[in-house]
Amino acid sequence: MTRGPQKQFDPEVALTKAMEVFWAHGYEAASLSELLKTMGIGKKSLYDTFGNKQSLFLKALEHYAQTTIRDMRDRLSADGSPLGNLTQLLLELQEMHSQPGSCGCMLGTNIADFNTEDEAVAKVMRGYLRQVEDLFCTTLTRAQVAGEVTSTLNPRDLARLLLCTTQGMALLGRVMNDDTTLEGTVQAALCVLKGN
Amino acid sequence: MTRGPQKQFDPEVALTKAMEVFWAHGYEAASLSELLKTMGIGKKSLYDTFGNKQSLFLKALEHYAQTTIRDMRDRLSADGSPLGNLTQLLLELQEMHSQPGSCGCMLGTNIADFNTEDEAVAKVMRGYLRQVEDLFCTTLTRAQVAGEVTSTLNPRDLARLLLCTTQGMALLGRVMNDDTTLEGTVQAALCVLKGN
DNA sequence: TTTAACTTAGACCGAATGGTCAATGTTTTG
DNA sequence: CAAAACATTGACCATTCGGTCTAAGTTAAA
Repeated sequence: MTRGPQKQFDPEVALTKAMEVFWAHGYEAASLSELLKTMGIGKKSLYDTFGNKQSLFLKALEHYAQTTIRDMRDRLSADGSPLGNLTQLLLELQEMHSQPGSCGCMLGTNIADFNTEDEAVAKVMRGYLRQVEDLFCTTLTRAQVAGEVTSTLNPRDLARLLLCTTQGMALLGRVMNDDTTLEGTVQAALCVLKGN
Repeated sequence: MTRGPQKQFDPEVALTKAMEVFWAHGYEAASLSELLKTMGIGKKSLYDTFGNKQSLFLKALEHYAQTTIRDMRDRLSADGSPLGNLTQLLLELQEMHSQPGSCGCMLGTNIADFNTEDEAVAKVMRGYLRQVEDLFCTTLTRAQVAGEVTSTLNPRDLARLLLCTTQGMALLGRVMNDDTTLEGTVQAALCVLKGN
């Protein structure tokens, strides 16, 4: 067993709290002081446990992406109609991002916040986005096989359209607090998939 | 005539420069020092001419929105096929945002950057987004009248889908430097409009 | 030419930033 | 018990932030 006193906080809980701060404010605007206050730990503990601010952010982002993508995968691969699952997911995203005070997708928000030239961070984000795209693609393919989605459309391209659309929804939800914008978007997207 | 020496800089030029900085880095990350350096003026001149940082940002955003929206309106209302105009616009957006180093849409980037709770700024952004949505809507309606776009789809909802999609493209273009993502998105969107 | 209105450069400000470190305390091993 | 390994606190650091203001210079009207 390791010597010395045990940590007085749960690193996972603290990381989740950090995630919430980065999610709400973005990397730059998330100040150390607010992170510390929300995480409920001291500065030294943060640096010892998570490294510097950027390293903390990347860990928080990883936590977010893994959680979110796993949840999406679970929903989309659930029993029953693939299109039904996809529809339900889109409707839930719509409702979530329409809520006043919603702060969008942590990934998207920070894509805008981070310096475009920071290749290391960009690469990580790209990876997560690709995972979502792949998720959409496999689901769409299954839906086409089941005859629920028009087969005239390329599933890969359609998945990319969905990726852009969902990221756009998350972004616009930050300022569009009337429900109609996102509602219309999802309705149109669903019509498209069903091919009418 | 006013007394005293003339300004040694052109406020419009300086504002354009400021716009570029806010566009590339977002509000928070655009530091006063970089703004001054890029605008080529002194600190006092900036504050006397444009007020504080937020006021400068709002002026720069207005400049961006007016320029961009006027350009879009010109393209979309040009002679010839509405769908053709729309297609060309989407293709140009795709190419623009696919370019390495592209920093997306100044509006979208700063939607992510600004505090969600700042209602004053949110309201301004909402106004610009609505203008774009309306632009898409009227164009789609004209395209439907001309029989170029399926009339089974609600033009208002479709416009909202396009708004989300284009914002998503601008956002993803910041990190997705392979062309395929945006290319697929546009291809799918065009298929959708043509109804096949 | 005097004077009032103007611009400019840059010193200066307090506050906050991300980050470090020494001092102290705590727990387990030898 | 002694000592090594750990955690925690908060003082401290240089830097940068947005913003103000003084001093000097410039121009046009009176």
